[in-house]
Amino acid sequence: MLKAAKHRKMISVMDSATQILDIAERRMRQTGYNAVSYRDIAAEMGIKSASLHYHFPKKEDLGAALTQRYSDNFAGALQDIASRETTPQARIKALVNIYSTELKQRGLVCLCAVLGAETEGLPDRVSGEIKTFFDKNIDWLTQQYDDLGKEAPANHAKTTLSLLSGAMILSASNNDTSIFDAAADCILGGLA
Amino acid sequence: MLKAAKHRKMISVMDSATQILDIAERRMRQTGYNAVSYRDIAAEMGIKSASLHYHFPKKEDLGAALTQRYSDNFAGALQDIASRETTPQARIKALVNIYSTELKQRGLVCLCAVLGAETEGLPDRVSGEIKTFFDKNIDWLTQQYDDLGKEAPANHAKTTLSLLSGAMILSASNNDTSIFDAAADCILGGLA
DNA sequence: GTTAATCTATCTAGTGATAGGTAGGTAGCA
DNA sequence: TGCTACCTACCTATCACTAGATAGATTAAC
Repeated sequence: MLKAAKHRKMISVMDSATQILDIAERRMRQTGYNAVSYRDIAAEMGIKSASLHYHFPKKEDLGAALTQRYSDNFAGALQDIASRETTPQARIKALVNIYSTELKQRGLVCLCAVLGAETEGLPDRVSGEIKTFFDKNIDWLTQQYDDLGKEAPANHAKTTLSLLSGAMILSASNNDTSIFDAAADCILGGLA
Repeated sequence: MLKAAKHRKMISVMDSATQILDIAERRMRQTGYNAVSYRDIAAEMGIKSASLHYHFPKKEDLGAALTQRYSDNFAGALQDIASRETTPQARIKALVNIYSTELKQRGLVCLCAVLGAETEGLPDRVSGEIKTFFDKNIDWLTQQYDDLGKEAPANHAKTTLSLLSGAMILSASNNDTSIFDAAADCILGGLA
């Protein structure tokens, strides 16, 4: 095999671990942590469930890797927004847009909003990652509301993240995106 | 046994079905539907798991009865509020107070907010009840915001319910009631 | 350059634990 | 006698998880 072909394979064929995480993420965002099994994931990949344990020995490892990846990706997105958009209004709008796109184009709720609802039934490593996710988001939003000159920017941040999370859950559950739209309008209207 | 004693027993000793529902409700509000098992509930009651099937033949029956009872109780509470409080402001405040008390005194999130997050993994009868719950709450809130003279009262209602649901989940997950307080302040501040 | 050793990613085949659920029996009460 | 609310004892399916084997790719030794 040529070097170019080898290289192409290395970047074009999706890594198994990544594929596992992708499938697990989609399923957990639909049904929560406990409803997702190694067998289901393996069946979707066309391999045996035992093989999943090679990549993620315990389900807890999969859950922790998943929430960590999600949280890291999101932190990256927040950084991108901050460097791309110059005003706090535009930045908050961009954040709302991320959630909106995920919900409307993929029918998916934020992973941490879903898992946050069942926190007390999750392994500590997983619930810890979820906490961190929320904290990072609140910090970022607090900075934006502070830049906007709002009083009590942290409270605005907590409210905005709560509203987005709740609206995603209700929209998905009631299969009615007008719920999310109303929430988004409320957040964006408050910036005017 | 005297008639009075019999009567006392009938009203003082808790009905098993009710006790099952109480335990299941508390556990599901902490960990979601799939993390709760018949064995756990039975162990807490001090009976055998097989006996639970006498009261609720299938888990789906338990889930449906639970969400139905929760939804009915809530509808009753909304009616009580409407008859007790005379202004829409006071009514909305009373609703917020129900959630606040549950969260702070019992550490519990709204059952339907939790189950709503895992909707796609639930039996249809259960997810249907959750939808109904959200619809009833949005209708009630829409009426209040309409009475307040707000434009687009339905949007206000959707936003308020989303915010309350999300704030409960984030507060419980982060073990930080200041998140719920910020949300409550936002809702109550909007009534001024 | 061939061979040997090692690594990767999967397999088969199984474990014990637990899930929801069933059949049939029984004590106490109306 | 029949009903209620439990019991014992069990079932089957599925859960997360493990051990050990193997084919194929990669790396190191000669």
